[in-house]
Amino acid sequence: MRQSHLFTKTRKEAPTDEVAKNAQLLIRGGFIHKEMAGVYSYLPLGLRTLNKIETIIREEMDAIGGQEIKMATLHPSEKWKQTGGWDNVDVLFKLKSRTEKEYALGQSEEEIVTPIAQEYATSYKDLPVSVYQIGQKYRDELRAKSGIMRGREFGMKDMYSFHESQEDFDRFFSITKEAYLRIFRRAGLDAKVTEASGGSFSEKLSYEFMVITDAGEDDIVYCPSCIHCANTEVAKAEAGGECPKCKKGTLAKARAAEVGNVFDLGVKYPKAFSFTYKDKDGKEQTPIVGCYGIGTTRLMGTIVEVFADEKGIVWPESVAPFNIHLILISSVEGTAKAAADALYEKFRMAGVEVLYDERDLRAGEKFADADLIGIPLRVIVSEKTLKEGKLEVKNRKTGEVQMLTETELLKTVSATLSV
RNA sequence: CGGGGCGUAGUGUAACGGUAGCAUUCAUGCUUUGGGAGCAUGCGGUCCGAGUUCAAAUCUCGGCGCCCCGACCA
Repeated sequence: MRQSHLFTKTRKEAPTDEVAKNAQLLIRGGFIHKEMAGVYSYLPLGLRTLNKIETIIREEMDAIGGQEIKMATLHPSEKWKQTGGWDNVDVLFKLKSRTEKEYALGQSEEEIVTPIAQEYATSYKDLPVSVYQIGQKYRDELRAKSGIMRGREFGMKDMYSFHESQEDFDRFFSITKEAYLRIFRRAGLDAKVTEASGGSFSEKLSYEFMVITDAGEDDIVYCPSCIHCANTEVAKAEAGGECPKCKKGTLAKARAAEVGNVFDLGVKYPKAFSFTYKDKDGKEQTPIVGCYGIGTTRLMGTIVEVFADEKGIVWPESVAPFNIHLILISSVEGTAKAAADALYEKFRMAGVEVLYDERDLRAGEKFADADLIGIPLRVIVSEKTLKEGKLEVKNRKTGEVQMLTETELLKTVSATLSV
């Protein structure tokens, strides 16, 4: 992508109505646009990053047998009334049509997925089964806050699984937990797992996945030596004590963001919809249901919060909108431009995602933009580098600068990409 | 939803009740070219509605919107 064609531009200052670091940087970098409190549009750079996050999630969900679907987000009120959610879920957006018919906007999809599963999972032979989707969710938050960390419309991956027995559910539950940890690791984050209550709708087991950041909304007690942590709302052990899991670390306290959660929903939803399947003996049985969520846009905000420095965003390679930011430092003679154009084509041929800054701007402005946008590797082509016969390659995260030949650079890049 | 703060150009900021100014962005031209350049010219604004007043960005009331703390948070 040539930067002169990029739909967005950067800006020096963030709007004063944004205090959250993630929203300030993402708006300044042109990743997102604020529509209203708690609602953001995703622009080319932001969407590229969000897509990468979704791809990681999709790969890991597929790997454990999840099947992707896309459910309606406009829901008939009847289904919510059938589970009691219409009156009890206070974040549910409710709306009315011209003909006074009532609808809900999806804030979670148990009410939709359960009747669908009921149609197809009619026999024990159809179980276990798990389906997931990635899409928009709507919650009527009394107060949206923290930029894209807690919005009224946001992106979420939600998966639902159906099982014959508690044992089978437990097996899948722990497989999913491991997949979740892989997802967060691949996204560059060090996530911890907490055991927490099931919330308002389930007394059964649940886990929350926490990433330490001041931008979070939860307080946790965690162990530096393992992934154990506990929400202070329910923590039995206190900070300063020994870790009850690994017995090695001394528990510490921190602010954290909940980037994912998994719940044992039991039989609540199948019961509400009279969903049964036939077991081996032809008897009707009620399946056990689990649900598994990851806030995709919140994850993106968390990554910004965790890695950003005073100059701007620092994306981990795996979720960066581009692999390389190629920067041409313009010159009077113009030979650098030809070299940079050629390099840009070479990268494209090699399948490397490049943002090519060929704009006719001064070096300082281009560098500042590059720092703000946060692409992992910066490659500079100028008369100066051409004279040396090398390219200047700067690492956004470490600031380290290397002078490489074109061949060396392509090798470095393909090595990074294959990870 | 309770409490607090704030609404002036795309963005950031000034203006005692009396000519809405500055910076930046944007447009045009010239000069510049390795860390957000310089000069010149130009476009662009008081959230909405009432009220007080000779006169309202400024004071009063109402509405709407935004932010923060709390509560809430599948």
